[in-house]
Amino acid sequence: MSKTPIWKSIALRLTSDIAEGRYQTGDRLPTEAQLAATYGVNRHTVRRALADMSEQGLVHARRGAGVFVAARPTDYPIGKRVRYHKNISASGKMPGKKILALTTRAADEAEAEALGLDKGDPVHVYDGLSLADGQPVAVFQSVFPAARFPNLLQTLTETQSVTKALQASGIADYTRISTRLTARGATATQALQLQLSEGAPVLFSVGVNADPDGQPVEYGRTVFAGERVTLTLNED
Amino acid sequence: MSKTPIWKSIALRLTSDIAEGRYQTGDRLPTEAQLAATYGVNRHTVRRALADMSEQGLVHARRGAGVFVAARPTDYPIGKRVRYHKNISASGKMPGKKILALTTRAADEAEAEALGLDKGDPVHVYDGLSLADGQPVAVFQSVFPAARFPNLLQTLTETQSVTKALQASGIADYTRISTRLTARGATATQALQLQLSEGAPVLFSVGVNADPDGQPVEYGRTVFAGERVTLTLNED
DNA sequence: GGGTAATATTTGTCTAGTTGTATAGTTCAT
DNA sequence: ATGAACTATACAACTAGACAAATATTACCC
Repeated sequence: MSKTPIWKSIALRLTSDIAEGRYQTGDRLPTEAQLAATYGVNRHTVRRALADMSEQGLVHARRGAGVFVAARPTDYPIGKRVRYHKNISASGKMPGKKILALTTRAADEAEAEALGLDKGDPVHVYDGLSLADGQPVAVFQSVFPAARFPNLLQTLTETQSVTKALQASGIADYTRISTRLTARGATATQALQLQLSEGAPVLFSVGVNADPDGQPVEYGRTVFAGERVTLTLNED
Repeated sequence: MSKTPIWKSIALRLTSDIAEGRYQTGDRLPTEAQLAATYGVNRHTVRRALADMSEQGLVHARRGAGVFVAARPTDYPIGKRVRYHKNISASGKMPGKKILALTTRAADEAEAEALGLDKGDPVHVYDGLSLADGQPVAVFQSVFPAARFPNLLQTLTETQSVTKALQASGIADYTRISTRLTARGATATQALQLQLSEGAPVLFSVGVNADPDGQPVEYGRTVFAGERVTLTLNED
């Protein structure tokens, strides 16, 4: 009679629950064990249903935490790739941003050379996450010379904007003087932060921004989720 | 798919932070709570990473005080350098090149739009492989409007150079008018051509070149081996 | 200024719960 | 026979929260 497997009917049921708003985006679903009990099936059967929904981007599971309704249910393939064109010049102006950490530490060799410092000089570090429509698209780390911008971390906390924080420190404008790009596989932590699987292709960018006098003010490293971002380079 | 435990990935990251001097001997690391926040994990996961590093004698924790750098890692593998840095504008002018195929066929939709043609119009297609030191670095496909360059394939065969072939067709110079970049996983054929494993991260580039009048003359797609190439965007 | 108590931080430990993965076995349709 | 669907069990990896113990910071009194 029932040609459809149990797991599929469970997936359909949960999908309609989400569609009808019984579970809202960001909500945690009942645990796999609870779902298994309510539907009277084994936990693995529930897991297969959830795996199916996860592939469609409807839910997102975090080990130890639970299964959550995904932020964007837009998996429908039409126009999926075209929508996420982010200009590299706007990579500092993406819709949403989340501060992960603001610290001060010693500069490594690459940072020192890029910023015109000595290795070991103190630098401010801004670790953050770039979001678009609630989905993480990039993790970045911006490094600034601490000696030149003593109050940067405080203004960064207040303004949440690198541009404004630098303005408050007397930098009216700054421009990109160099960028290097390559493709890599996501590390486990990057994969977690970007909600990808380990080894998924990511775009790795290293760049330096300088003030109008050509003095470097920011050394930035960014990891873009390859499947969600396309960088466009324009000539103007 | 995440084969590496998260705590190990965090331990690796912190170890490299120490190895590269970002945290020096005697420095205090960020608190466990801060590290947990930056990596988006639970404090216990950070603790496991730190426990691993502590066993190796890299760090030393003092209850109530913090975690301090004890020593520098002795056997930390120095990050392998990517060998080829190429400017994006020169990506079509790389040293070694190998012609894989020269064909004429009908334009698909994307090609037609980029070149200002109608879908189905004839185009010349140059499939090639870029080499450096005998190693494949990129596979590319250049598409030219056949109506405008009737003899292009022949001159391409003779000169092996896109620039010279276009010059022979009356294009003294051409410039890049748009480029889009993203990271992807290598397909089976790309992996074979670039001597990578399937799914290895590759840098995918789509660009259009135009003559001085702004008329598009070439629509190019390039797939760079992520582990062998770094693209450089320079203002100088 | 200096010492001391109160408060806040920070690491250490414990318990409990949840998802990820592996192995093995049963049922059933084709 | 074979494979798909499902059950059963066990353990690893990670989260969550709470509290204790050691340390650092601050406030206050003399």
